[in-house]
Amino acid sequence: MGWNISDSGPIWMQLHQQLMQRISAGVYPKGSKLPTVRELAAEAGVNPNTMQRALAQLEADGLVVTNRTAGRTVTEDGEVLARMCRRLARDQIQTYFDGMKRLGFTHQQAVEFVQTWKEEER
Amino acid sequence: MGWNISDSGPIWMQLHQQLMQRISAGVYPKGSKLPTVRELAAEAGVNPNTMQRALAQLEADGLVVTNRTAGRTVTEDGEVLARMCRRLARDQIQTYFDGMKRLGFTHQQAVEFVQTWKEEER
DNA sequence: ATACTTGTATTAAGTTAATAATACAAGGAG
DNA sequence: CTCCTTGTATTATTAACTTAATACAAGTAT
Repeated sequence: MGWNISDSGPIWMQLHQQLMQRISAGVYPKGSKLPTVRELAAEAGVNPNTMQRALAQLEADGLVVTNRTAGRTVTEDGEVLARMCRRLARDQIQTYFDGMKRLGFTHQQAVEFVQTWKEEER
Repeated sequence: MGWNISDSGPIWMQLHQQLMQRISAGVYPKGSKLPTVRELAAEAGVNPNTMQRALAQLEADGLVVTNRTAGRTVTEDGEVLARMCRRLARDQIQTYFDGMKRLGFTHQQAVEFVQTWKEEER
């Protein structure tokens, strides 16, 4: 899964979000070393400053730790990781229900749509 | 349901999206008259120019028709309305599944989360 | 010790979006 | 006809974000 940058909002926030998703999905496992700022920036096609900002936020969240010259690693704190993971999932679900409600659908209808959804249907 | 403006992306796009949601939800029914640009702008707390841009897009979509001096009305074309409504719902569902997949969940898990979700759980 | 890697900070410039303040166009109401 | 409402267009200014180009700080390896 590559980087997905759109013009919807500050790029550093999108990067921050996608970094969390990668950690949640196990792309960067607990305790593992992250690529360097410059590598990540090149990979995502953004300025190092922008990636840095995203990483600084990740650190503020307590999700990664910075070892001055040895790069960054994902936290060893499983509880913090689990909490983030739950929060992201909860946000997805809540966003879905809110969105459907805005379109005039009931909670029940929203559930049914998901149940009957065929993958790869476009 | 009030206006929900965030710093995530161009405001006029957010307004455009939310206007579609309102039409879908029946806040502005088929053939009904919309508030004036200036009213909508005041209501949403944005500049009239910004609201105008959102409405111009709505018209380009064929969802509203403009009567030069008599304001704007929602289209009478039920087919166009239904198509938009379906598209918005499809986008919601697709976005949900994509998001959960990014977090490392399977399709099946995503379905189960929705089924067991309790409303008002925060 | 010296060079290299890595994170961090700074400053300037360029781009885009939003706002503000008007002005114009066109139809309806009195 | 004249005024009012409504949509539309223009121009300038402001603010935010991103990029660019460096420079610095602090460990590690040779």
